[in-house]
Amino acid sequence: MTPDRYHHGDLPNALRHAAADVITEDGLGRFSLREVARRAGVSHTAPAHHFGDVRGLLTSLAVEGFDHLYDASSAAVAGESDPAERLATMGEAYVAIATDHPAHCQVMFRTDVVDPDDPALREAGMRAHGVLRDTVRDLVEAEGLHVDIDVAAELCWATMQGLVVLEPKLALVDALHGMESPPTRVRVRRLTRLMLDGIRHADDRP
Amino acid sequence: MTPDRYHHGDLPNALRHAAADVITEDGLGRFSLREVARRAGVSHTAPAHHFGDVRGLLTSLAVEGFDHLYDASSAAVAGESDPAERLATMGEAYVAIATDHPAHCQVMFRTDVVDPDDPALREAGMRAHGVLRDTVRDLVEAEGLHVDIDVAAELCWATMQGLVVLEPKLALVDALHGMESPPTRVRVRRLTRLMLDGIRHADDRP
DNA sequence: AGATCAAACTGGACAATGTCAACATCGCGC
DNA sequence: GCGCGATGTTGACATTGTCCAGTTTGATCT
Repeated sequence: MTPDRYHHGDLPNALRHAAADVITEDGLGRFSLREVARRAGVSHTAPAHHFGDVRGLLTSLAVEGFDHLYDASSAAVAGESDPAERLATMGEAYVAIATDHPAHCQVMFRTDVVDPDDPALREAGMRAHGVLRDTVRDLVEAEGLHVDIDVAAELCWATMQGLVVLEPKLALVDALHGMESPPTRVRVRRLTRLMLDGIRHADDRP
Repeated sequence: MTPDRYHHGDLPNALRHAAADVITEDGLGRFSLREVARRAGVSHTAPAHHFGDVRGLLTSLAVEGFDHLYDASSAAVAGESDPAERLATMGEAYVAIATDHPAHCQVMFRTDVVDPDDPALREAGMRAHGVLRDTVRDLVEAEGLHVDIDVAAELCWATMQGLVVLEPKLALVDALHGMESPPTRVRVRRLTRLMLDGIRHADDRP
């Protein structure tokens, strides 16, 4: 890519990309702004001109992550017509995002390394959440259920997010129980099924 | 507590305590080993003699967190006889732990700042998980359900963990929708109800 | 076209951090 | 008593994030 010019051309993107690589390889704990700059081939102060400080860069990365999530969710929904199946595919997409873009996902839900008041971040998050909410609403209306849409969406989101966070622990538990861990896709399917059963039977309680 | 002696007496605990304070106040992103040592009133290299490096200290904190979780879960279970109610109370305890000991919880599930192979950490984690698994098993047996116990436990754990992680985002979503956020306890109850419905109706599928 | 000027980037400085090595002090067992 | 390991300290070093003053670049205006 157009080597050693003084002006990089698209440094912000290059920096985000490098940052994601660093986080993926070394973890957020060992994250270093200078290392990012080094990988992008610029001086150690160049990032400041685009993102202010390290928090700015990570916030920008989080925004990109929510955009990815929005795109993946939308695509998943578009590919299915049955509302329940839509929800399941969205769940798979959610977890796929987490494994395909681990760095973004680590940042997206870490309020301490990000500026939670950033307007772009808020907006990107809301857009992504909107897809989930709409899908849940479609399901509830199509099947005539009597659940609060927001509560049901909360369940879906929390479960998938929990699955993402707990994956390593779950694998460990399986290992120590002498069982081999199923692929993540299977976990998603199993949990989605249970969740759906819960959402569907929420109205007929004792 | 017994001021300025050369030997502190119980420095490991003091360091863990200070570390938890630092994380709670400044977040894991701004965590500093030297600041911890400063608060404990010892030199900046004292922690190394007990924990090796910063990762060792945080790992120790994670172990303590899982012990707290085990204690709280056990207490919650002991106070209830109905299996379903046990599960609900455990959920509340789980989230309460997260709000009462935020620093511990941040560390417990961050594989990058902790040594995941630490035997003490593994064992503490398994002990805590055992309480959940037992409770779910009791429920399944008492009500004669046909769910895989591990899958059901996975759902419970993932949902509660997701709730903990997403709390800030959920509050934000509520705010931007013009609704006021319910207390966390209410969230826990709502989700537990839905989960329970799912677990109970898992067998009768189309 | 040539001058101008803000945006993009560099390099050096500074305080703060994690870890290492060498040294000091306590207290327990012989 | 007295040694010796566990516990703490001081000093050093490379690395980090951010500030500041300068350089280079390319677009805009006349």
